[in-house]
Amino acid sequence: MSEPRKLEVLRAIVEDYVHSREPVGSKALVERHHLGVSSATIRNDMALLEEEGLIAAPHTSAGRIPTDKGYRLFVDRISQVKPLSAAERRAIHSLLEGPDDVEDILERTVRLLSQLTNQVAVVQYPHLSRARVRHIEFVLLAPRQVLVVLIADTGKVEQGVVHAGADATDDDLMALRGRFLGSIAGSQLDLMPQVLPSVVALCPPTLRGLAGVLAHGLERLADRGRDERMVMAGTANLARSNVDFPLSIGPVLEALEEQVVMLRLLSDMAEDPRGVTVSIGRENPYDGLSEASVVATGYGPGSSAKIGILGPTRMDYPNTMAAVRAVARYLSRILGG
Amino acid sequence: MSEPRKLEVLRAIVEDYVHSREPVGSKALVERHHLGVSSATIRNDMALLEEEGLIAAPHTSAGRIPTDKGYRLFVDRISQVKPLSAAERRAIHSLLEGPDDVEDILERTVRLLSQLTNQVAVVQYPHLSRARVRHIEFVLLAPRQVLVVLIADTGKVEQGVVHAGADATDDDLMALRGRFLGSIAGSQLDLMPQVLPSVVALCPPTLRGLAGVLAHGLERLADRGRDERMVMAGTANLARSNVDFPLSIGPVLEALEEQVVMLRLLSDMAEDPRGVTVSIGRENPYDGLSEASVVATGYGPGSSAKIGILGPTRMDYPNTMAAVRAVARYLSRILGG
DNA sequence: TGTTAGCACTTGGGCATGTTGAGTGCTAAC
DNA sequence: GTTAGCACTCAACATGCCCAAGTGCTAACA
Repeated sequence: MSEPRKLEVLRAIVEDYVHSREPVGSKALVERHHLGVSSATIRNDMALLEEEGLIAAPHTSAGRIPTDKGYRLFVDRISQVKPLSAAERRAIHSLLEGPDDVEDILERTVRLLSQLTNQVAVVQYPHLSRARVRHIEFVLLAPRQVLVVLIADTGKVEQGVVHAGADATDDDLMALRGRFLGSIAGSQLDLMPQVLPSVVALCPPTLRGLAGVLAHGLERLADRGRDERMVMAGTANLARSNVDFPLSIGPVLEALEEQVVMLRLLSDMAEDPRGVTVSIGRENPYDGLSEASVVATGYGPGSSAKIGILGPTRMDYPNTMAAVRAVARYLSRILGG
Repeated sequence: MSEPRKLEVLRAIVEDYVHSREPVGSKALVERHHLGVSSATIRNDMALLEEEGLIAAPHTSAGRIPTDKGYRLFVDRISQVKPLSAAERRAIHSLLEGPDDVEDILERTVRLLSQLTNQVAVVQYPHLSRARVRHIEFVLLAPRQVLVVLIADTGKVEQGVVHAGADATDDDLMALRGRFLGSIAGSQLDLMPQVLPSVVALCPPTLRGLAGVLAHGLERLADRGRDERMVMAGTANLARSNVDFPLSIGPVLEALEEQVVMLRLLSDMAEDPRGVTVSIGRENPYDGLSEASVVATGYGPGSSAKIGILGPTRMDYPNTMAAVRAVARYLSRILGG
């Protein structure tokens, strides 16, 4: 019994199953792959693999399909990330040309990734913590309602409405804008909680109430940039790849819609030394994704923000991982990683 | 042969079919509804209805299901918009409380509507054409890259990046900001194309190139507010309601993802005097939606922006129409319609 | 010890057949 | 115009059968 061959068999099973969507048997295996042994030997190997929980048989006399654990081993030890085809490489280059604002870039990126992988692609907005304050603006919408706008030097714009306790005037806002801007312009977003209180403290008593409200609004905006938003594309791919298992797509759509869930999921994925991290089936912390896998990686400054795809456990891991990695690298280059 | 009864039969068929998802036969019909006649009579009526193309039989000996035309007649002449239940009314009130910025409100609205109807809800951003310029900001991201921010008095913030032909400085931008703001502050967004060129013309020659670029960027932003964006929620409902027809959900997801398609669809829906407009099955201009219906209505200033839902042709039109109408009205009230 | 051939056994899927029941259309009577 | 009755149709379900694919095991083999 040779260990390398056993792994080779697992590899063959995974590849065939991913390709055909049908349980694969010992005979078909020796035909399609030129392992130099007979089907009986393969059967012995398969029995071993099953004992180890790497593959399973849906019923007595059917072929085997990989288990989550089997995919895991496949991803960790067997597969090697395939290089992208020239056409794919070209697609990445051409589609991400013409730099524009961050939103545009991310939107195009996520579309591209979903097309490359035929899966649902997801990208998290880059963190802003290291960004610096470029500009702020207070706009009076109603006597007690103020729009707070925060512009970072990365070009990101955050906005939100705060409610003043008492009527505010344009002059008040103008004055406060000057005070705030003088103190925080150029400082990092994640330092706001330290800096802002002192600004408020220095305000004349008549303005202090309003200043406090505005400071709180600014803090919220600075914090919002952390990881709260994401873009996705390719949900229609779910319907295509899961023609036979329409049941499972409901929960997946729910997970995607609950952005909080997805963001947690992405954030929680440890960084893998090999470049991309994979979470398979029941490894996912969210129940609805027990038949799905996530392939993700970091990008941008410090690889802090994540980009990845979501698809059925039965997916082409090597290609998918390659695509995710390539797109992430390219994205980092554009945004300045 | 009484005409009113025929309509009554159609109504019964539509209601039963929507409820049970199964073709409905003459016998079941007389049992569930107390039409004062026998099943044979109903059969005659049904034959007539079928001749007129209002209902159809999937095969010889099955019950009938409504055709698109049947639904259309049902919606136009038979159904009356049901009043919402007290619970629903309460949900609307409570969930939309706590006014915040427009984005927040729309996001909560669309979630609410999708929960109320169990369908996919879609809302178009309100037009900005009548909004006025509150503020503009130019931020230098790189020597030739400028972030242009446009803040309207409605609290809407639009941003975009433009590329200067030559290196720009902060001072240049500051100066130009002053010039632009002086001329356009307070003027309507849709007047920008008329106003901006004169500002550019008055600039000193050294700045004119940059001014032109910026003016173009501002125009683009002002125009973008028109109808380009939308929010949606409840895609998971598609999977739930269409358990048996998983085939059709693919194209629908595609349509939803192609926001352009949805926006066209919404924009093209004529305003109905009764408050909500319905587009049924093949009436939809987009092929992928041939088994879906759209129920939409306008909201906000001049009812110019649209809000609505998308679902299978087999849906509960009266309730859905009521929900859409109620939510739209409430939204108009909040945003000031 | 690992590999192989052979064989008995299991089982889901396909197919032909039979049965049932819901539903229709038609006709004749009311 | 309505109704009862009846012959007819046909999808859905059930039953039984066979086949092919696939397995596990054993005994022979290198």
